[in-house]
Amino acid sequence: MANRSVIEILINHNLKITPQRIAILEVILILENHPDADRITDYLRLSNPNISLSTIYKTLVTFTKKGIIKKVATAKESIRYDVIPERHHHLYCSESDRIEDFYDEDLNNIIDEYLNKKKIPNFTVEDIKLQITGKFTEAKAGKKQLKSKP
Amino acid sequence: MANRSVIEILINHNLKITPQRIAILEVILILENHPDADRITDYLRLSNPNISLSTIYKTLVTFTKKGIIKKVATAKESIRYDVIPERHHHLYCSESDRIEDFYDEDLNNIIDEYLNKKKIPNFTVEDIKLQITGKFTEAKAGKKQLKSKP
DNA sequence: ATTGCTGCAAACTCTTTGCAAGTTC
DNA sequence: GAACTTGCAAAGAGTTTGCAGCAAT
Repeated sequence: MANRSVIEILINHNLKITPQRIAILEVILILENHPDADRITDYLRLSNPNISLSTIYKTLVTFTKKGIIKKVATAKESIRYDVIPERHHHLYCSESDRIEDFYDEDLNNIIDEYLNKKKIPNFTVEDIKLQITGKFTEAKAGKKQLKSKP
Repeated sequence: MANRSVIEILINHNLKITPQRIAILEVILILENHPDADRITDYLRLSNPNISLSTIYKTLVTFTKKGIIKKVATAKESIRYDVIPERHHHLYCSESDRIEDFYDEDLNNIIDEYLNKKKIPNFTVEDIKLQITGKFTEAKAGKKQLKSKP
């Protein structure tokens, strides 16, 4: 996972290629454990001592707006960032016995983040599936999918 | 869940009873959605306009140290607090077909927190179960069950 | 050449701390 | 009365912004 073409990513998101952006994105890809701005800065400055803190913050904002990275939750520390994954799991409805795919990258990130940080003793995690039980509140018999409101 | 005796909680944790602590703890119990210090302050000042911000922060620190409340994760906002719950769900092992109870209040908090904040469209959540698939790395044939409980 | 990026400094937000005055047991 | 708690003001950490100069297309 570590080295897809960083430049390609930048190009695909219509961002100008600058040494700072390349360096920052590389570091985020290398530091897989959801680094915060501080960790990114430290690592970055090993190879790139003159980069500015505000450039790093601005770049993180830019990457976030472009959808390259995403803020993820953290209990005690500062806001962290991670490369956006492409994954999904399932949503289960008990009333109608219906199962729907449930895409929620934020939730994935939060759970991953958590389980990366706090390992389960004597257990190697291979996959994680969240089963959310509840009731659909939309029209259920028809084909039509109305946006029903809260 | 809203009004167990706040004073009793304070006494049980060897804290002196002050109007500020009572008010703060009541507000945390009322605001179930993991309020942050800011939200606590706003709500608090409706009834208690003169309470100091630093008192609120100090009190939150005190409550956290005493185990009355706990910091929970948040994606974009500041640190939030919640009353510590007593709940669990299940851990599933696919290799041995073994299922174990999996206690993890932090994880509960994180998922609750998330789903409280971002509702699922047209769906009312009733229960949430996390199924973690993987392999046990402990001795596998034995009867022994390690408790991964705090 | 144009548009966008970097970096400095300063501002802002959230949280923590020192200390004097006040409160609880 | 002793010990703890409150609240002010000020400091700290993390993040954001304005702007002038610079770099990428």
